[in-house]
Amino acid sequence: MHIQIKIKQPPLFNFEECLWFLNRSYDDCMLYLTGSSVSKVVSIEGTDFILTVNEKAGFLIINATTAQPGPYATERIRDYVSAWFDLERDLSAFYKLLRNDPILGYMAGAYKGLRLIGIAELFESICWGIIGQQINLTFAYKLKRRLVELYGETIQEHGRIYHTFPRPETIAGLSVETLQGLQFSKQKAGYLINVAGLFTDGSLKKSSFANLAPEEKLKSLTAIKGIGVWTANYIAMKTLNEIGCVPQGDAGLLKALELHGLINDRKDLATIDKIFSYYRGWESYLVHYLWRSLAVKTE
DNA sequence: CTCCAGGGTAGTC
DNA sequence: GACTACCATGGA
Repeated sequence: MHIQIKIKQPPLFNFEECLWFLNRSYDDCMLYLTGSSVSKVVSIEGTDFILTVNEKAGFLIINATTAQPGPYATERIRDYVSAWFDLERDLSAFYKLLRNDPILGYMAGAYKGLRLIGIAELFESICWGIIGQQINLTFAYKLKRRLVELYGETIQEHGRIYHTFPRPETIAGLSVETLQGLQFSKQKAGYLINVAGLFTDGSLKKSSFANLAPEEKLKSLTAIKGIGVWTANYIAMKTLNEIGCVPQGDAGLLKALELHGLINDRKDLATIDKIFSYYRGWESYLVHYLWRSLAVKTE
């Protein structure tokens, strides 16, 4: 069964910039990227869809295949892609602030149309946040690949093998020693298994966050063992649709601020606060653009 | 060998 | 609340 959906691209959206961010130079086992498209498996209401997104004449073109589309498949896929690329947000206020920034203003041109790329699934997002703590991203993607290839499901289409992220039930049933064998640290292994258990017994789910205030979302997240301030903010901006987040202490963020000459000392919290206060309400976007600035285009 | 990487917890004062 | 020790492991 095949579905094609067209979405009109909003202002201040550039698909190529978004694709490039997804690619950077990292090896994400959940995505297939070509120069002009991205493909992945998405689970919607329990059914797996293979989505391929590309663009044509100002529209995003989504091609989806599945065995059994439900009655609202088209709408759900549209919602998914819309959330993935943050399509519904009007970025004009952020760009106004950005253009007036004497140091970072160039980003409004250089990265024009880059959107905050989301992670739809809360379980996947939390696991990725935990995996990424305190290790370099190259290694983090390796760990993720091992976990996904061993414990996720695989779907084949046109000779490609697609992976789904492991289900909480699967991770909950693993032992710390098993994950240590994949080179997860003892602590991370424990965090992941514990979080998987929270999803499995129903005490943690994305829908519980829907009506919470931003501070309440962060509070609920940091109450979970293994999730500190950094991880909670990362999850809030990538998965819970919050754009006022600052993953404090983030190594990449601090590096970007140093490279732009905005701070000289990584412990200079006052200066960092001052920078972010100018972007109040758009902190997540500033962070995203600063992360983007760390990746250099080689072509 | 050293320092760093998209940190977190637990203990102390 | 701020500071400290400790954890843990690949990459440059």
